[in-house]
Amino acid sequence: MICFENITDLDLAQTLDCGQCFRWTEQPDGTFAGVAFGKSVRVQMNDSVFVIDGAEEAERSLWQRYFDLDCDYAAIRSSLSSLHPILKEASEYASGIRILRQEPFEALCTFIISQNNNIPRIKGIVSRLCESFGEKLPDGNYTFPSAERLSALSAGDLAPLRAGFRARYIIDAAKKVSSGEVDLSFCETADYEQARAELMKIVGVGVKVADCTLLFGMHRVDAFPMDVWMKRAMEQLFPGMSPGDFGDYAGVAQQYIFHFSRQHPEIFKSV
DNA sequence: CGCCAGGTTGTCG
DNA sequence: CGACAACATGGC
Repeated sequence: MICFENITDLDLAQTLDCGQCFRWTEQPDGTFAGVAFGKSVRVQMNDSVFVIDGAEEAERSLWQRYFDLDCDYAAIRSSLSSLHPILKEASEYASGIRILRQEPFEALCTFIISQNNNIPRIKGIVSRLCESFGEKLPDGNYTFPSAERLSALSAGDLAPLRAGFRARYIIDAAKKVSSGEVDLSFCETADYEQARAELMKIVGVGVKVADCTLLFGMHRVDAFPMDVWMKRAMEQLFPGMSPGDFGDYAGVAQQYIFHFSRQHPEIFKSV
């Protein structure tokens, strides 16, 4: 068990259920169970103490990084709030969200699956993907399968996942990542347009999936994924503004706005 | 039955 | 370039 004390700006329900990740599930006791880095853990907040059950002290820096605990989100919110009054409102509403540093290949695959899909079904497909092709851990949970493992499969092998037309996209991603044709490490450091183009070599990866992979899998917090919700939000709440107007932390702003919008759908009811 | 879901692709003008 | 249907699947 690992404890982090004096943690602020971390609401697990907001962070783990805001659509940035698909592998965490709330338990009956209010904790969240998930797997990352091949380790199965449970997390909870006790006042300002963040507890990771099932993790070992040697992994402290790993989880610190995963949950982005070194980042001063209050400062980011303060900066974003000055840009627009509605962004200030969204920031305060979603102030417990932190941008996770998920594993790049997992983020890539899960957001390929996300296209033209809804969150509950995305979670189901991802869960079946892990159960079918990941490694079983002692507690019965499964790791996310490696690109190498998936690259040996065909789209037909994924039929039990019920991923539909996305199956062949997953296989294409696995083949290109495992062969090195698509270099995920390069995407972490390359300039933005090059990183995007690298990911878009994969069939089924367009601008939005690439941006989600960069933001949630590589912590490129200047990325600003534009999905249907964000397009509506930009039109109705931030007319005249573009992603570039949100600065170096546009990705954090994006997630605040996304969560705020999803929780207030009545704002977008048609005239 | 039709529409939608954290889109992308191919096609047609 | 811009618009638009098709793509699998499941919930409502």
